[in-house]
Amino acid sequence: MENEKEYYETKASEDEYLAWYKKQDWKTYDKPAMAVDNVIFGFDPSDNQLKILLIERKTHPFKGKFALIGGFVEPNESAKEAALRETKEETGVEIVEDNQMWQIGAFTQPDRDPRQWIISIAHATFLYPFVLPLAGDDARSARWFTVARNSNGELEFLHPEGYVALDDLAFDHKDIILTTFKRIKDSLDVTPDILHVLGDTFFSTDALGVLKNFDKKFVNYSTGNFVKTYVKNNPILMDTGKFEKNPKGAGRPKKILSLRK
Amino acid sequence: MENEKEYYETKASEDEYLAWYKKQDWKTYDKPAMAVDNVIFGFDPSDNQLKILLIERKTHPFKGKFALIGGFVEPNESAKEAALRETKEETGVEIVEDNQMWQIGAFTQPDRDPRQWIISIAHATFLYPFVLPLAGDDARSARWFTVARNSNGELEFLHPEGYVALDDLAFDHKDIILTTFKRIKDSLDVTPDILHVLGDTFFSTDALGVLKNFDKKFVNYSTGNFVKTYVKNNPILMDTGKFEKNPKGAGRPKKILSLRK
DNA sequence: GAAATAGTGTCTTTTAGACAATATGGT
DNA sequence: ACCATATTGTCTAAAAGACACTATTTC
Repeated sequence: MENEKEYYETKASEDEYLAWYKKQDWKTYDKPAMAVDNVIFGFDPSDNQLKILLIERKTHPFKGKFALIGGFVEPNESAKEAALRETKEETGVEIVEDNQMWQIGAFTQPDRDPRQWIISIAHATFLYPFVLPLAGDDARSARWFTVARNSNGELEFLHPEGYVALDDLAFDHKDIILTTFKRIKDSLDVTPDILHVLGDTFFSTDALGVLKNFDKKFVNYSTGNFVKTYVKNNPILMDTGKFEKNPKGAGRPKKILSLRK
Repeated sequence: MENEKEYYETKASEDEYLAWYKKQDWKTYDKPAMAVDNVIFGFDPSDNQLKILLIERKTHPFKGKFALIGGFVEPNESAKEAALRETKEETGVEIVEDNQMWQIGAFTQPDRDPRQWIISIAHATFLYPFVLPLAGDDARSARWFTVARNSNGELEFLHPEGYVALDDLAFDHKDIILTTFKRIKDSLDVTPDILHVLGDTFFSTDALGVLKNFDKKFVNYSTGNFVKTYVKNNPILMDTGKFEKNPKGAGRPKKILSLRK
């Protein structure tokens, strides 16, 4: 039988090998379940704030904690397809541009889910347009939280009735979110795809406001220098040359920027 | 029975819930096998060239093609632990510093392996010290290839007897390698961990030589300006202030740099 | 017309990068 | 002595950032 294996692996054609392979009764190794988790960002035009979508868990495990949008990957589906599907299910929005969703990485600590071996492929989604999440069942209803930082500079997520700290998150979602924020921060000068939450065109001030959530170097920028330095040098940002009067009321008309396709 | 589920999910303690969960006979979904693939970089002091470790496949599938170092993730093991284990098996080197190995991401196209559903968590390893790969079996013997680019700027991997092009790679390893190079390139100004292939301390000229493989902006640097601009601004690079005479023979002594811990 | 907002202009300081000069060791 | 190699120094042009000024809109 060793001869048979060697024959198919080395002498037969690849098609013959594959036909033979699939007939064999291989010892099955333990396998993990594969899930996706999705850090979905949005920009709320009603208060000009960057938001993140979380659900409060009503059941064990991690009852009462907050979690990212997630779900299992189905066979014949890539992780990104699963994340796109879950995003559509939760928000109704179909993500069209490739760079509106990044894969952040695989989170594979064997004990990350207390129930069983489940790995998660984390994604970040820069949602547009901004929509209210679709109503889910009792155990699962998503809400938008404002991205903010406490006095120690730690991330927290605000809601009219309170706030969610990183330690209020289920599973390893603190880890996923921190990794996501670091990844976005580190690529801000190369690919600030987070700005997709603003849509195709947007105001310079809103762009600066979004970026401030990821790197404090933007806190120091005056709006004028922001456009002169960051926008001018950024490979995917563009000044359209157009203006729109401030929809919020007073003020000089704002510059309209866009992302290069 | 629905009442029982609801009871344990919402009213029982988390420990009670988990004990109950593990007794249940859940419908088992299809699960993928989880593998790791590892883009292992090294720096050969005998020719001062950046190298990558590849194996030539002697069996189907992808017989005759070249592949990355890979293997399956075992239960109770994270993907990174599996990648560290495979690296040790293949080279004998135990990677000690956390940032000498990056996770690049999960490659999850369902048909990426023609045999069965196997996802791969790709890693990049910046190996040091440089060692010859350990002898494997017939089907698996790894060799170092010099990282180079052809006249079109496309990556290729050289060996005294020939070269390997990206299209000579098995599975989706072309994809993995391209993603790895892009990731290294994009983070060169923030975390040039690729320089770990040079060890704890190294010459400025070797650093520049390694970086040239990832971004052509380094081709234009004179060695003088390289230290004055790149090294000075880089958050993890340091000028030790020491010098060593050129071990290759002629020339003014070289500056010794190091990576900040 | 005062307050709010944000774009524009100007000036100063810093930085990048080109290039020349210098230091070191080999042949 | 001369060549190869790499650092150091210098100069110039460009860029960053501070800050004052101006334009637009609301109240």
